[in-house]
Amino acid sequence: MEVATKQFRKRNAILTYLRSVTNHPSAETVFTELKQEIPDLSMGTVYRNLNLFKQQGLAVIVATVKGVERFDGNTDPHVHFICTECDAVIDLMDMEVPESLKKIAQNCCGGNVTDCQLTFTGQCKTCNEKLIKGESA
Amino acid sequence: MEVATKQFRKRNAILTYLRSVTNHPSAETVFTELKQEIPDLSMGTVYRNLNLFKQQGLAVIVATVKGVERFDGNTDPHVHFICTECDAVIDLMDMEVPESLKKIAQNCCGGNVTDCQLTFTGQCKTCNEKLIKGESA
DNA sequence: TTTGTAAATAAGAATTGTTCTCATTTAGGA
DNA sequence: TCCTAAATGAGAACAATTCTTATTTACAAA
Repeated sequence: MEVATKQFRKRNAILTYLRSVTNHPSAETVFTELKQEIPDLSMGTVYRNLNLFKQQGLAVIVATVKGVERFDGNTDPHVHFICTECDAVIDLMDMEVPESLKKIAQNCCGGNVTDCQLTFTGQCKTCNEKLIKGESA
Repeated sequence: MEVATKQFRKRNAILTYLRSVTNHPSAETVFTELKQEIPDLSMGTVYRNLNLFKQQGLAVIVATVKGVERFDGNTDPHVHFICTECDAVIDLMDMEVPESLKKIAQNCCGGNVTDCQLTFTGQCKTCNEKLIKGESA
């Protein structure tokens, strides 16, 4: 079984890490975090495996924030919120794009709609409070 | 008035171009197209002004397709479709993200939601037909 | 007219996120 | 022990974007 072999130790570590977090890390973040437990990890391996996971449907790019791709090991389609201040990418659970919209999209486009992504932008709770405090000061 | 002065000729040309097309061009595309009528245009000017428009709310980045930012001079929020084959970014008119969803997002996130973006992905009409033809051949 | 100043620009260097290359390591089978 | 294929580290290569600097431009004041 793949999981047990030493051969895939790094690959598995990357996938496990990706699945253990909900902050939609960049490749850089994945690297920095895992580097602590796997000192001889290289960026090449992180990118190589993230792209592999993408191909295999084990991971998706949920957003590109200020030029940096952000990955998610949760491939169930779900809605995201991106904070323009701190660049946090946050899951908005219990929200779905209505099937009716998807059907309209299919009709509009005339081709083949396979995916959809709904993303809200603004300031997260923490950043919003900081901004308000800054204004009133 | 800004529009009439020679000083802003290039800036205006970029904004006018952006508003005249619906294909959500990259900076590169804007440059290549305008270069024909403005031979001494430089990429720096295109990027500089596109970023300025962004700040001023005259343009938005609607997507990052294969690492390339795509701009839109139509800042009314609207829905897009991205073709994974030809990288076309197409407007889906007459579709809107329901207010109810926006309200839920606002509640979920607890911060300040300012924008939202709904994007469908798949194969456009043309590419889909090519693919079907290719399969059956 | 001349001069001064601030904004806009061209050209290309610098930066940065990502991909590619290649030599090395590893696992596992013959 | 030898062989092969996959995984990897290191760093080069690449491409999109930003930055720097010297130049040009418009325009107002002297």
